[in-house]
Amino acid sequence: MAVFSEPGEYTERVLDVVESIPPGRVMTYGDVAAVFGRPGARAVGMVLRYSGGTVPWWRVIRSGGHPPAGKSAEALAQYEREGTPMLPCDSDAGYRIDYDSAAWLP
DNA sequence: ACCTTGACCCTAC
DNA sequence: AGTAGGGCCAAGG
Repeated sequence: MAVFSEPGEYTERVLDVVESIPPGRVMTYGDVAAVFGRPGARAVGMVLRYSGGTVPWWRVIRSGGHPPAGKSAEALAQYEREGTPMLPCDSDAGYRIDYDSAAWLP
């Protein structure tokens, strides 16, 4: 189990990007990783899981505008609090983020 | 150096 | 639209 104790350079890069995301904006794991030129969407998710209490992880979502796995309810509360553009009136997944307007590229 | 795990992504059925 | 499989990277043990 990859349980972190000492973050590496990769972790610092991810945290820097996530913290730089303004309120009301969201980025996909792949885009965040692409910012520092280190593909690895999975690795990005691990970093957020590690520092998920020190960075706005809810502003980082999966491709297509789907919220993080297992944290969809927690993220939903943040989106409404931050005023993140999203599409209500959804039925299957409960809600969907309006990535078309909330997408933020640094 | 090798194998396992993880809040992913893409393509195919 | 939902499910299944493979591939991507990083860090732990």
